[in-house]
Amino acid sequence: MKKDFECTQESYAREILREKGLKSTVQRLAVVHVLHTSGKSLSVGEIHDGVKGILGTTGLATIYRTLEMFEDLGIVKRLHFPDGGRGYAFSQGDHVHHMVCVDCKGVFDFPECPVENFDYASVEKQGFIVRDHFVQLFGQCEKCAEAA
Amino acid sequence: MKKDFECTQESYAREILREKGLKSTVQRLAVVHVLHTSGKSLSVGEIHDGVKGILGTTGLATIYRTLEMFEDLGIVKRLHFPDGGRGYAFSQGDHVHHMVCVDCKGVFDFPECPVENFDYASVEKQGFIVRDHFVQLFGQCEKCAEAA
DNA sequence: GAGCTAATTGAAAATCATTCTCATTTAACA
DNA sequence: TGTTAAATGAGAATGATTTTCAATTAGCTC
Ligand SMILES: [Zn+2]
Ligand SMILES: [Zn+2]
Ligand SMILES: [Zn+2]
Ligand SMILES: [Zn+2]
Repeated sequence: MKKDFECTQESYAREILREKGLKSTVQRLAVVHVLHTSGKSLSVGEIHDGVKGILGTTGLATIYRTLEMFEDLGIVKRLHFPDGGRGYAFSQGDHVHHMVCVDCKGVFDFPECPVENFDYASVEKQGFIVRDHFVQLFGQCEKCAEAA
Repeated sequence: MKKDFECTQESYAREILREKGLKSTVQRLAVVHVLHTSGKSLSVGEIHDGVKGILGTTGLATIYRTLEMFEDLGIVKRLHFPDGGRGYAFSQGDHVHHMVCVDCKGVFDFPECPVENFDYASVEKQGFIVRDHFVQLFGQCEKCAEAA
């Protein structure tokens, strides 16, 4: 099936998939598209709905499989909401963090890394080796703050 | 039932519960005890097991209810593991963050806040109002780093 | 200490999210 | 166009979490 949309993210995903010997299926590309156009983080269900809107019937298991794979490939980032819900946001492999609006659940990127200049000395003194970090800000987006 | 243990965390929890007009049940105090003595974050199941070790049969639903309540009261902190698993660590209401060992899942506190000096200007420029933050470091604890 | 009452608990059922299985389909490549 | 391994869909299975409701209990009063 040929697709009638094409965005930077899509070519990027295609490329990575090819590199890894993985197939660029319509389902996978649709996930990229949905995520890219939404401008907010999406739950698995929302992504599923979005993909169904493009392709018609699509298995939920495929969505799960795709998102897990994309996360491994660095294409998407998995987010955790305070309520434990799972969210995914597109990430072009850059080091970005996210702020999450607790009202609308919208996700907004910010490219600076808040822990970049943090001195790990005290942490390392405990013998801990830091390999990764997870930073997420919570608050209200412009719209929701106005509405409140 | 009278309890034969008593720790700072327990009195602290009792106090908060009383303040809020909530009951200090043996189940709730046992959760505090288990969390406090473990020295690492625990999954709901582990907490359940720990409580059963103290009280004998205890309903899992009670554990869930207690942990949710404790989180609202600021007594415990909920953590998210990369695999989506839920963890809880005791938190004396202070502002602490956690580092999580990806091998043993142990959780270690560190009292400094890595985002404390972060300049939110760029974030605020987007109209976002920051209310809270979630920071968690991932890596290896001393023991696991040696074992590897 | 006994009695009262609302809060809490336990057990099981219900719900919800996620993963697995396997027969069928498809993308990639020759 | 044919071949083949990879991927999908549908539904079953699993697992985690929440709900329900009758029975129990903590905290208070006397
Ligand atoms: Zn919002
Ligand atoms: Zn960072
Ligand atoms: Zn460890
Ligand atoms: Zn902090």
